[in-house]
Amino acid sequence: MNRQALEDAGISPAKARIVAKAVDLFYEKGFERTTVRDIAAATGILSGSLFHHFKNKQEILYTAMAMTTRGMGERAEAAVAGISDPVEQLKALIICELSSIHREDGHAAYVLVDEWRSLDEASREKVLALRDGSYEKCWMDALEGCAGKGLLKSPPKIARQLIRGALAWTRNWYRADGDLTLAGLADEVTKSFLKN
Amino acid sequence: MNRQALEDAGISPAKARIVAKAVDLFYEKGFERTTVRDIAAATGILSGSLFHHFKNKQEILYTAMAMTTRGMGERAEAAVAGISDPVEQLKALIICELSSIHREDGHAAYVLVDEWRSLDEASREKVLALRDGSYEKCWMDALEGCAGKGLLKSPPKIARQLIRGALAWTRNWYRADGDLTLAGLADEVTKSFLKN
DNA sequence: TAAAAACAAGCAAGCGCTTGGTTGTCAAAT
DNA sequence: ATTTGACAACCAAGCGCTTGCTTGTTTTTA
Repeated sequence: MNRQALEDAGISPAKARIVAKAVDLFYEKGFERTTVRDIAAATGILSGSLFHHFKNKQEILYTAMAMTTRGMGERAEAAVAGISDPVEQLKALIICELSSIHREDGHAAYVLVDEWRSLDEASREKVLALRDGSYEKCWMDALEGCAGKGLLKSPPKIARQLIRGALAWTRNWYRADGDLTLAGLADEVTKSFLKN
Repeated sequence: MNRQALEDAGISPAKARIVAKAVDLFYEKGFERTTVRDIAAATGILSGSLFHHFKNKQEILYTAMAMTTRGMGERAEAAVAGISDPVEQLKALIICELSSIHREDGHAAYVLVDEWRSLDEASREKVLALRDGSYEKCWMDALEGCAGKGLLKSPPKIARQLIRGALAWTRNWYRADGDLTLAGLADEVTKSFLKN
């Protein structure tokens, strides 16, 4: 989790520190197995002090997810900015999504896909709305652009889900320090879903 | 979860009933959020009685995963039996995996991919070994067969992971009662990863 | 009639969270 | 220049509840 990005969003440094540590723990153990005492200890305070910053444990998760979503949306928009060819846009978005998952502080992206059940309905919808408004819009624009040129193998919506699944799963097997580079992996994915 | 399959594996009917109910709960709420009291209530007994059948809560999860893995391995082997063309084997395996996820009692397949963190190291390795010995072997044989004929876009290991991700994620968006049939979905996946 | 299955009751530990008070900081008031 | 007061951050202690699990007994099954 990028601490600077949190502070930019108007979140206090203290909150940012807590969320950053919490995300690491959620990544390792999952939300339920992570106790408020764990989070507090990782931050260097006592557990009760957490509730001065967040009204409950779930709000920590929500804050992490909302900020991550915002960050990914911004990076996606930046990635396609200035690119008009939809195929190139798609490639950029694939690399962007892979980067989000595999960058050093990429634990947040994983938490985002794996801890939905721990969020209450209302928060879930807020995060989803945030995502659909920016991040997913970039993807659908690019995919529909490809489809319009007859270059996409599957309908855009199906392609998006298949790609999303393939990319999300990379967290369970891909290691950036191995033989396959991130760009190489992105190529494998790209050529799978585009006609060639 | 298929109750009959459990009993066939030498597990008592009582145990089988408990595991079947537990899997449904794990699917809905996750392992951690499911209490032993929940499981007991769903089975129609009191919570303490569970521990007559299982030594602890985690053993319920392990039993579910081991049995599911065994069942999927058997179905995969049956699916490719008598098929010699690796491309047809691959198609059969894709349909097989999709069926495991989306059949009415397919909650177990989901639990299998999503609750690893709740299993201790030793149990995890046992289940993985079970999986690699039958289910994954079918997949790798088929994929290497395709690669040998030059029909596969990516190296077999990479292809397997990309396909696994794409298929596992279908649980989050694909609904069997919609426009897209399961066979249709399988086609979309197949044509993505094979040259054509 | 003996083994298996379930009950009834509850323990110890851990959980999220609350409370009341202490500290450090900094701007306004003296 | 010093005092004051307001505030955020945190500590110390622990409450009320839930958790997985145990124990001793009773019922059911074969």
